[in-house]
Amino acid sequence: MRGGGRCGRPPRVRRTRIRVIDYPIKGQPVRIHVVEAEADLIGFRSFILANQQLLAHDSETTGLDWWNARRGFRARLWQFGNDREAFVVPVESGQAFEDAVRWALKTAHRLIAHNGTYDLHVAEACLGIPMEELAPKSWDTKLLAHLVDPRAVKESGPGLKLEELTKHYICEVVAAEVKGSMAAIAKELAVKKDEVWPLVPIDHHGYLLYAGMDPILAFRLYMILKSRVPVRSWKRGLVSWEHRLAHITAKIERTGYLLDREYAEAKAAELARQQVTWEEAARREGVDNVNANAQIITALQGRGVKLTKKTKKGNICVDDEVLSAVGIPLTEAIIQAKKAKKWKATWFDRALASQDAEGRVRASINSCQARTARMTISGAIAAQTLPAGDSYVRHCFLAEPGHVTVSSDYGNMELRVLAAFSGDPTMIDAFQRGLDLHQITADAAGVARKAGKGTNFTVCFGGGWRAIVEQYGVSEAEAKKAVKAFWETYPGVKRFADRLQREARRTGYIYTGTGRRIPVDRDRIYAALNYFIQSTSRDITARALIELDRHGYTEFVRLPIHDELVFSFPRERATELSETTARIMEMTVRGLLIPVDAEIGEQSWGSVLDLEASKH
DNA sequence: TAGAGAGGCACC
DNA sequence: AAACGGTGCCTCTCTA
Repeated sequence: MRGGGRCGRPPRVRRTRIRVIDYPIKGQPVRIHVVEAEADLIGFRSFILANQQLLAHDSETTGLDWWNARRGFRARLWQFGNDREAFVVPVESGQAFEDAVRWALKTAHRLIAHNGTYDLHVAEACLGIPMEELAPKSWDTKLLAHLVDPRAVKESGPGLKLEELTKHYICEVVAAEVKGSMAAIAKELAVKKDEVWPLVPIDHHGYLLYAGMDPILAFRLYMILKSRVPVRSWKRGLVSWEHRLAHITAKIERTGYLLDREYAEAKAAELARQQVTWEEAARREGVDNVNANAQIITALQGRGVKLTKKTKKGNICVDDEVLSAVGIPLTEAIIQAKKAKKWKATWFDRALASQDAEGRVRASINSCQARTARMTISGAIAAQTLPAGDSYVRHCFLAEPGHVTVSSDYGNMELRVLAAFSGDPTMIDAFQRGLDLHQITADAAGVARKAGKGTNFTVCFGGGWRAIVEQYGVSEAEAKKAVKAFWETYPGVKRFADRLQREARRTGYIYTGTGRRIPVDRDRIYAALNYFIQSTSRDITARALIELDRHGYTEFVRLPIHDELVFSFPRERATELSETTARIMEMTVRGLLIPVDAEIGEQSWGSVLDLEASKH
């Protein structure tokens, strides 16, 4: 017993020095200060004050489900740093640490974080700091990285994750070691990597190193990336625009979407029954596992079925098309069993598993993800891939009691963007007079409307006659005629596509109207036109979100899905609000309107489709 | 046992 | 001259 502390007070541990972890980046040492006792906060506060102009930060949490703050989710560490020094604060260890972090976040004039919207969710859920307070002063290195180069690692780009960017822009060794440190801890604790976050001891060296390096790396990335963001992106205001958008989609995430649990459970059970029935049928026909292609191939070849279609890698293909064509009880059983299993797992089980205490589920909205900056929506609601044809899945999602779902989508967005930016008079005229563009293309080629429609879309995708044959089931001759006619009928589009390809070939990039630079691969120059169309369309939807936010309508937005926004409006104001918001969403591009049509449904998202279907 | 690759399928 | 663009998720299989 030291200090004679037997007088009702805990023994005083006198610390003269804060714990530090030194680590080299390319031979240059950086220092991580580990706050363990309240006395260590003195040094922390001095550091924050000395660096308040610009501070990088990050949080370590028990998981990724920030919406479950009342169900066990919590922040464990919060880290702040500059390019060579960081402080790690154990927020889970007591009020004093939490208060210090709250003060630091409020005191900083500028905050840098990688994928910072996540930390804003955590700051709000765990520290009670409204997202709106921190968002305006936050820089996100993920957004900057996207503006510099949006390509994923598998596309030979730098990637967008902190570890990938560290490897590409800072140091390969550091990236590997920092990433490896958490994997090593998982191994040490004998748990899966995803399970390590709530379990790792708060004073674990590897954990503290991992945590402390994050703000240092984010700070360095910020310094590197901001000078590499294209001048045009700065000039057009794209950088701050993307940050505003990210905060709006974070607000949409925060709102979440009400899940009809009863319905979802009923459908999951229904699909489970179907799955069992069809799997049994497949088993009777000799296939134990309907997802094992090797088994399917053996079974079919054993029955003398010739399988000729090949996969991309040259293996035997047994996809839906092949199985349907075979058309025997076995293939029918496989198709149905696979479908029931996949639908149950992907849509219903996933949504049910992530419902929170208020009955809501949250999509994870990545506001700026694809090469073209298209958003991606993943997690509990894979909104972009919900079956479009029927309302089976969409009935899961409900407007609030007393509200109705409204779906507002842009009409012919991509083709109108093409018409407007190419300036092609025939195409613009067709849209302005409400003519049938698909029929115009078809008539010019002397082919069926289906071939004309297929050609219009496929050309936007950078495709040729083969793709039209594949996807629209028209003859080779018709497809070839239609493609030829397309370029002759819309010479403005031809000039526009050629100009983009020249730019791409010369510089490796194209620029869009918002000042975004998109890399185009040398061996896929033809993709330039599609990149322009897709990215510009994305920016029009993004602009709509920003304008709606400016007018105070974000609280009604449930999801953005490419060319569509889903709203929940109070029933008695639905007509008025859907009209107002549709007019805000609409945009006139170079004299051509991109129109918006609002469909008012009942309470569920699915009801919008049902009402629409009953009209026709 | 995790991760990666591949196949397949849901969409705009 | 022609060239199908962009995603996420589930499952199986092989490898380290």
